[in-house]
Amino acid sequence: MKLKKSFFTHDVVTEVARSLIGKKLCTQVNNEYSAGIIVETEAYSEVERACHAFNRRKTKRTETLFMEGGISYVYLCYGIHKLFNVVTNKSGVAEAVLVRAIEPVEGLDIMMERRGLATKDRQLTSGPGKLTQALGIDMEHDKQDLTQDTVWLEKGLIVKDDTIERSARIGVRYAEEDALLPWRFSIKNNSWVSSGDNKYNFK
DNA sequence: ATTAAGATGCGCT
DNA sequence: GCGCATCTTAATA
Repeated sequence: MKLKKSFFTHDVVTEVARSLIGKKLCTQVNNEYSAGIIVETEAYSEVERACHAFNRRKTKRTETLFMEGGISYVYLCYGIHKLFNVVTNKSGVAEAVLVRAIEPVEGLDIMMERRGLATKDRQLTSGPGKLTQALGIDMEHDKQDLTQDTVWLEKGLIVKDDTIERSARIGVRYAEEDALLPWRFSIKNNSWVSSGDNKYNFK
């Protein structure tokens, strides 16, 4: 059962990031279905420096973030990787949740094919650039309505608070003091969570 | 017009 | 653990 619009328009982005843990992210691309359980997310908001739309900065790229919650924000990172975000809050407020890792549950074969891998280990989806490749998410999926049937979210599993870990976000050292915000959510001891390589976090 | 840097991943050591 | 690929975006001139 797909998540409704009201799930996404909630006005506290960290709460949506928490709620997305355990939800199922599904795609139907080129007639191939694949899906995974979200195990790691990060919240981003116009009020802090790690966000592309910090200080309400409006550009061609960030216009997606200012739209009403319930659509995707896909952008190219380091010229190579496509990162998938869920836009939240009402129109005019730039906030989103980055999906950093999933645990594959359906369409494992097509995921392996898209990733060019011969194994079903954590290499498949344990990182923000990996899961988009595995699910077939591309730039053309920017601004997509997540309540429709190309990229969408489903109910998934209940994940208790005491099994969720909060930590600083990955790769945002340029954000100065905002790099310290505990806006990263992940399932404790889940092997599909990204490596947690914090080398660029505090410096 | 030019340029610096980035919400990463991979391969090599 | 380290270096690099790769290219768009946005700031500066």
